[in-house]
Parts: sequence; C-alpha cells; structure tokens
Amino acid sequence: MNQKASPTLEDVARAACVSTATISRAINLPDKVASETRERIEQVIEKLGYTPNFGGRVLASNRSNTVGAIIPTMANAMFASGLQEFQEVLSHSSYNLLVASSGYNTDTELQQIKSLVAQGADGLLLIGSSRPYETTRFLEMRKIPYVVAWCFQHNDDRYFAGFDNVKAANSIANEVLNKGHHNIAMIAGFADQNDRSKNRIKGVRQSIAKSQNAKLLSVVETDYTLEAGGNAFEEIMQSSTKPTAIICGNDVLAAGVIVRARKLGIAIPDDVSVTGFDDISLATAVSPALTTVRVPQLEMGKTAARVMLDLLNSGTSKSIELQTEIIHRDSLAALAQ
Amino acid sequence: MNQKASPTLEDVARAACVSTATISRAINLPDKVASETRERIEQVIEKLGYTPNFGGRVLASNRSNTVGAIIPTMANAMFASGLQEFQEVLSHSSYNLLVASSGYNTDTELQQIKSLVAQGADGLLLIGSSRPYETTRFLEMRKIPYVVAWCFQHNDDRYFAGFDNVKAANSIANEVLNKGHHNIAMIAGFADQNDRSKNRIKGVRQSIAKSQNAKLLSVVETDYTLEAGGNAFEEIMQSSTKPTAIICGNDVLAAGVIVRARKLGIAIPDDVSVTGFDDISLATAVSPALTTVRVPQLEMGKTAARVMLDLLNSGTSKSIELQTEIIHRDSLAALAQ
DNA sequence: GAAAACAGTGTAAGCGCTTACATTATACTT
DNA sequence: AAGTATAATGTAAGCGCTTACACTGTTTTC
Repeated sequence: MNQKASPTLEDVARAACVSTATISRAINLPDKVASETRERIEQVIEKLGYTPNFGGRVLASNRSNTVGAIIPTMANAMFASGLQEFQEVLSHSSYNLLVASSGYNTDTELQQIKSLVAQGADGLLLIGSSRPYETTRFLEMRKIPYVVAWCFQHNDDRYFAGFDNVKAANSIANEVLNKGHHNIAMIAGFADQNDRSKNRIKGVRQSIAKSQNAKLLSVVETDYTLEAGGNAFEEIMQSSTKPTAIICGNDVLAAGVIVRARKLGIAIPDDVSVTGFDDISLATAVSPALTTVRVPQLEMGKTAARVMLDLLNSGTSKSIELQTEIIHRDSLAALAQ
Repeated sequence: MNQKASPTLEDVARAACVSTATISRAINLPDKVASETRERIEQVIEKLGYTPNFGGRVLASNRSNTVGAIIPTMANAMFASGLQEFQEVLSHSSYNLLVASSGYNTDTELQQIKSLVAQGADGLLLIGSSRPYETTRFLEMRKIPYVVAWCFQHNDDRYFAGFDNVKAANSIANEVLNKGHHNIAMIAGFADQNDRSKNRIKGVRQSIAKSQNAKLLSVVETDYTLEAGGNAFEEIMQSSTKPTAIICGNDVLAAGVIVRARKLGIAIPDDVSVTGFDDISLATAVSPALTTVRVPQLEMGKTAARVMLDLLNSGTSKSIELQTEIIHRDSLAALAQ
C-alpha cells in the first residue's frame, strides 16, 4: 500500500515538530541541540527508519566522508593487509574506503585517481613516491589531500607513512655481506614504474659497492610472482659465475626461488643463500623459512590512516617514518669457507 | 588572483552557449546531442577543466555508480584476488568499489553494510549465504541489490556467483577416502558465523559417513591462520588414535599443518596426508605442495561483477554456479598398507 | 539591574546536477 | 502539401541536505 520512498529530513522535521535545521544539527552536531529535543528527534528517526541521503549530504556539505586508496595490487598480501588496517581505522572515524588498483602501471594509476576523485574522495592513499608529472599536476591542481605510503622521504612536503626502502635494502645487503658472501645476485620487481623496487635495488648496490671485495653479479627484474621468481633464479644459476647469495626484492620472489631450488635439487641455504623482503606470512610457510626484512605492514596501514585523518581534519599533518628490521630465519647462512 | 572554485555545469553551459541540459546530455547521453554541439562542448569542458560534481550528480540521479563489497578479510589471498578482479571488471563499466571487511563477524558485517548503503552504494557484494535475520531484513527493506559470492544455492531467489561448498568438500573427502584412509581428522575455520566453513565440514562428514569403514575422528575449528593450523595439528596428533589424513578447511590451515609437521619431524605425506582448500599461491609454496580443491577465485570475482552489473542495469540477473576441481600435488598419498 | 553573552531554534538560500516536459526545426509519409 | 514522426535543444522544477544569519529567551557579568 503505502509504498513510500525513504523518509527525508523534512519528514522527520514534521514528525518531530522542529525545523530541518535542528534535525540536521541533531545528527551532525548533537551538542548544539537540547538533549530533550535530541531524544525526541532520535525516536522519530528510529520510528521512521530515516537515514540521511548521501547525495544531498555531499552536495550541501561538499564532503563525502570517503577516502580512496590506489594500490598496485590486492593480490600481494603486503598491500592487502596494510589496506585492511587502513580501512579499519578509517571505519572507526566513519570514513569509507574506495579501493582501486593500478597493476603497477602509472597510466592506470592516474586513471584511477581521476575516477576516485570524480567519485568525491576527500583524500587519497597512494603507494610509492614517484609518479609522472601529469599525475602530480593533477593532484596539485585539484588540491587533493593525499598520503604516500610504503616509502619515506626526508625534506619533502608531501605526507608520508612509510619507511626508507634504500636504508632497508642496505640493511639486508649488509646482513648478507656480514655472512661472508662476495658473489651476490638480486632478483627484483620491475623498477621502471616502481620506486620501491628501484630504491631496493639502489640500496643493495650501495652496500655492495661499499664493501671491499663483494660484487653484485646481476640484477634480474621481473614480475612479483612465485613463478617469475623461480625463473629468474634458474636464469641466474645458469651463469658461469654463480652467486652464493641472492637478495630478493620481496618475499614472493624469494619464495619462488626456494620452491624452484627444491625442484632443481639446489640446497638452500647450503648451496645458495636467499633473502626476502616484507615479511608476509609466506615467509614462514616456505622451507627453509625466509630471512627477510620485516616491513610493519599493519602499523603502516594504521599510521597512514592516522595521517590521513589528521590531514582531513586539520588540513595538515606530519609524515611518519617507520622502521624495518631484519628477521633471521633459515634461508641465509654464512658462506662456507 | 582568480582563485575560482571548480567550474560547474552552468559555467560550461554559458561558455558553450547552450543550456545546462544539453551539457548534461552531452556527458551522459552523447547520442542525444548533435555531433557538432557535442564537440564544441567537449572543447569547453577541456578548456575549463570541468568535472561533474559527484554530490550533485548523485542527488539528482539517485545513483552513485558505486558498488560496495564486504568481505571477511583482505588478508586472505582468496578474497583479495577475487576482489581484485571484481574491481577491475566494475572499473571498466565505470563503477567504483567501496570495500569494507567484517572479520568473519556478522555484527560487524551488518554495521558495514549499513555504512556502505549510507554511503550510497548502488549494490553490494556479500560473501557467504547465511546471515542473521536482522541483516536480511535490512537488505530487504532497503531493497538493496546484492550478489552473494563464494557459495551457491539452488532454489534461492538471491543472486549467487559461487560454488557449492558441500559438493566441493565431498569431492576432496572422496579423494582422501579413495586413497584408502580410514582415520581422518579435519581442521576447519570457525563455523559459527561462517556458512562456507560449516558447509565444508558438512560435506566432509557426509562423504565419510557414506563410506563403509572410515571415520572422522575429530573436527577442530580454529582461526584461519598458519599458526592456528599448526596448533590444531599438534592437538590432533596428541590424541590416542591418530589420523592418517587431515582435511583442512582452507590452504592457510593446511600450510600451517605442513610447517608445523616439519618442525615436529612428522613426514607429510608419509606419516600423515594433508589436503587444502582454495588453491591460493601458498599451496604451491609449501613443501610438499598441497593437494587441494581449486576454487576459481579470479573467475568468481569476474562473474560476481557481471552478475552485479546485470542486476544494476536491468534490475534482475542470473545466479551462476562455478565448478571446483581437485588439484593433485604432493601432500596426499595413498595409505601405506 | 542593565548590558552582554550564550543556548536553542527557525528561516531560507543555495549546493550542482538530472530529467520530464515543452518547443522548435527538420525529415519522412501518403 | 498537409500531417506526422523525429531530432535537437531549452525551460525549470526539483533531488535532500547544510549552514549563514536571524531571532528569542535565559543566564552571566560587574
């Protein structure tokens, strides 16, 4: 019968015998309304099953209570779990999360940024620090507040919630060097459109260059998959001077190496040492378990959310640098003399 | 100087010497506008850097071009990769994706559903089929179009994009039975608020009950983590009659078993066989690699998106049942006589 | 006890867009 | 050639909300 559309503010106002302004206040600024009135309004809202219309709200207030996140891929647990935390924290401040993925491609990223901005995102979470001029310009022009995660840079006026990839790569490379390895190879993600990968390579190069007698035999760039990691490993092991240690750009690649090594009958770490990066749960699932760089994913997600909320509430915020840490497991051994 | 706010439809209309209606049509129904006019409008839009205001659009059209997804957790690659595909397909139809997670908790789920609906989601993706009456009622009352993924039910007027968990569990249990195992245990996710887990347990029970002489020694319910899987395994292996095969409710639990078994010096599959469920990449990373039930995650994400788009465009759609398949690897062996 | 401050509420003007309906010009019928 | 369909555009009425400003009555201040 009474197949009415959803009730509006006006319906509530009428039923509660106050103006729409008061209802709006009761919802958004409860302190500004007499408690008696507020209770009456709440009852009416309950009775009518009123919920604010999103469009009306966005149009009038020019805020959407939505944050967008554009990550390379959800398929990597690294990002997925960070995002999970990010979402949870936002949710507690009644923000909703729009998610899109770029597939490590900067064109797609720009396209998704535009899409989420068109969708009214109040702020954006972006992964990694380097992007084409066009993207940067778009963000500037539109004055979109955004926070950059998974990396950190000093003397930069953007808002970061991440860690220094170069430094982290230094630390794992030094670890490998300290174990006496001289012939080292690296398997990394494609660095072209990916500054995290680029910086991890840079960090490894730096550390090895500093050492007296060690050298980086090769750096293979590839997709972040188990399969690709395995392939890269095979390729490396076919070269004339074989490395005694392989530093991988992330845990997925390192796990790929471990799986493939078993298939090839190469013993890890006895024949070759392998290290990972990120410390996702995969690192403990493979055997031998990965010695890796622990990146505080959950904390990073949380921190990014806090920086975001700060930024949204006060228009400004503070970058936060997180620390990484070497996790010693079984895939890295001292070089047998 | 000229620090103007973003241009509006009216600005564009004025500059192009047409009415706002024509501009709106040029954007949303280009066919309805003379090509000459359309080009002129496009130029003006370009020049002014106009983009439609989201709130205005939502308010006037009562559609947000946003779809919400509420998944148990992004931390499981299972959901993350399905979601990834879901998002990509939607993105091609210029829908955006709001993501929230329930942590396998139905209260949280309802809360997130409400939140995403308040956020104007045109449709919802939900995981699993059973939910409290209150949730169902809310969805009904609000007439929210939603699709249910990761499961499938015949004779049900909801829209599914998934597979039959009971049947899939039957298939893996039969596989285990065919290998001659009689003493079987199961490690599953908490079934209380999780119908996928419930149905997987049910399927395993069914199949074992049907066999002549096999029995299900125990079913341990626990969290879907490596650690929890390992703990459950240890618990099971302390009982007086030990199983010769353990069927796990997902790959994470199975991987947990494998890791722990190595630590305990129990040989898989020689001492105990283990099976997984889902076939995420973790299944091939552990050693021995998991014999498991392959769930077509990517296809499921894509399919769910298509069902969703259908539903949104035409108000109706068709459930789609996907098939699972046993993947034979190395963690399940015939029982040594 | 008058002036000032404040708390609580109402009035009403938009926010920027879509779209039903009206209007005009043009192309097809017979 | 008149009548009818069709294409292209304009007019203008909202969509449901927020918020600046105005107003009233009560409390505080000295």
